[in-house]
Amino acid sequence: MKLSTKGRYGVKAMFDLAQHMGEGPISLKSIAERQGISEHYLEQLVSGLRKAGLVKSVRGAQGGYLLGKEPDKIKIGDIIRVLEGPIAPADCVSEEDPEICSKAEFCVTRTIWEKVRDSIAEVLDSITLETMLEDAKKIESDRSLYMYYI
Amino acid sequence: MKLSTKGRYGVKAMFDLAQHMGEGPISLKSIAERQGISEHYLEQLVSGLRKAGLVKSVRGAQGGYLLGKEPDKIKIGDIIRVLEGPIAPADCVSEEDPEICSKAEFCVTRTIWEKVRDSIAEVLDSITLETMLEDAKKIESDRSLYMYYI
DNA sequence: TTATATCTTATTAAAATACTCGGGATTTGT
DNA sequence: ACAAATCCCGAGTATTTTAATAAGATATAA
Repeated sequence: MKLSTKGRYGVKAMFDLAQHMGEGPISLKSIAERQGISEHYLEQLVSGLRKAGLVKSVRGAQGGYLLGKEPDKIKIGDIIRVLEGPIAPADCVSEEDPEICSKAEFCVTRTIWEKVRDSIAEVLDSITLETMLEDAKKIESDRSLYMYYI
Repeated sequence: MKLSTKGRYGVKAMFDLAQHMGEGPISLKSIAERQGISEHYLEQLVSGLRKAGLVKSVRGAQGGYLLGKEPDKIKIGDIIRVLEGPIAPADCVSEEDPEICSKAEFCVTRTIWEKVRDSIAEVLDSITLETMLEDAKKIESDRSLYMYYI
């Protein structure tokens, strides 16, 4: 029940791009540095995100990446699905072509994994990069308020 | 975001025990056969469940396993935690001694993994073996009703 | 005492994970 | 034209995890 670094790094990188919107293309190098991720490894992840249209690339010097859509159109679930595959606590309840099991009709454990799957999907699809930007703003203002009182 | 066979087999085995309550000790061999699991492998899993008090063992011939508590006292979350460890989509939000990260205070992605963790825990802790037995009964009666109409 | 079980530890094959490396293609600034 | 920056792509690899398998010790009912 753990996300791999793919999903976690991917969300971090996408959020980084969201935070630097309007500054032109952002290089992987700068993202990797800020987020503490291997640049080469990040390259592989971003390649998938680009093919899925979640980011756009600009090649050449001063090139980099931009969000492929508005932040409120990019759900965390979209990012996770690209990088980790369909949400599926068990293969028999995968969001995409679940593995058919002959006992599926009367399998009680299966209904549990369905509930887990749906609850994960609901959380991940309820949060967008926009939501995260708002959260970050709130945390920032809470912090400065706190500093003020010291 | 996938459960390993440990968690899945474990839940199946525990449910099997629940379904055979009152029949005395149930051997691993019979559980393994019914559920299509390697007996030796199941042995390892059940060993953990026993240490956690979720099952009781009876050694010797005609021995086997019994539920360690009433089915309504055994949550699926308990089984999963024993076999797969604390629920933790990321190490920094593990239910048990989360890995401290210096950026935790203002980390926005962290709050996402917290929400995912809580939503998974909520589902798994809302289902008990008793719930599953009721579900199974319902599925069975639905099936026979359906058969009746053919 | 024998057959049936649980218990325990060690080993292992295969897969997944998390990188690393090397080189090619494209664009910008000099 | 050229160098530097950057994306792009495929292959290789070390480590860890998964899912068993194996072998033998211990306990008990019949």
